[in-house]
Amino acid sequence: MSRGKLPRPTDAELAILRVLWDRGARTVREVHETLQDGGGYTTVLKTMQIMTEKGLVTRDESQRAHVYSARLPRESTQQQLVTDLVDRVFGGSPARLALQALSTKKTSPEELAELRQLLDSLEKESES
Amino acid sequence: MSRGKLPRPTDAELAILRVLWDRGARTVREVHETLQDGGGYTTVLKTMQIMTEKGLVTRDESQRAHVYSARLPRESTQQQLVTDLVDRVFGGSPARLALQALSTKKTSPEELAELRQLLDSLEKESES
DNA sequence: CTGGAACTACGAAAGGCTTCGTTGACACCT
DNA sequence: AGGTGTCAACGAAGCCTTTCGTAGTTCCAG
Repeated sequence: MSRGKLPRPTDAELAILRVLWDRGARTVREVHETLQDGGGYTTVLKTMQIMTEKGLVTRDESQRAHVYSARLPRESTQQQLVTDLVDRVFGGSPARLALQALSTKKTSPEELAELRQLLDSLEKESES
Repeated sequence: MSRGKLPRPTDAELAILRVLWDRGARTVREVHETLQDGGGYTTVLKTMQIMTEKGLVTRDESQRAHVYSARLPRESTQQQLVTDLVDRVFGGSPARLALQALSTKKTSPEELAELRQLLDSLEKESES
């Protein structure tokens, strides 16, 4: 069951994954304390147990307080969710999603530059 | 209940909305026939009734076969979902999402040009 | 008028998510 | 040894989503 594709994380699961990504491996108590709105301790615990079953996280049980880690790096999950959204709502066109995303809020000059760079390399590719 | 923010559509609801956006106002039967994998007729009907309660769609009951329309245009819902994803997984940065989206699949030269144009106008704005 | 087709409405079942109370284990302190 | 605090495990409840069977209505053809 550790093989195969991981399910799309739910909202509560995503909140926990964010903590794990931001701070690295953590115990339930630490995650619970970081999440101000994550519900009670046992709620977080239960969710993390389910996430373990699903393979979304792994845990080290060698200590009394089990230490959990995200199984996939943040980028993989972002990729999964983006692909998902593109397929479900943007007719399979990542560019449409990108356009929609950018036309919303303001973006820093640094990010704009980064995007331009990516755009350049993509255009270069398509020329080849 | 028609006021206030609409809930994020579920996957099944999104499939139905796509039909309504693509083809315009439709009866349950028409939606059901368009969706090859949408389950039985009553499944689609039930879902659309729930969507009506939620305000995701409106219906015209003047005919025997009620005619349903998406309440919000496609773009609004795309916007909602993009904002949602940006907040939940991209730390509030639309540009990060855009980068992730573009680095995945290939994008047509036309779309690249469109993106470049948007980028230009965004940079012009930030200069002002 | 009667039967069947096309509909809507209703309700229930199954599964998933979220929440939490309770229990039991373990460790530490006194 | 007894008490306290920390922890995992379990189970159940409540809610939502998805699915579908059934019942009732309306319309039309014969």
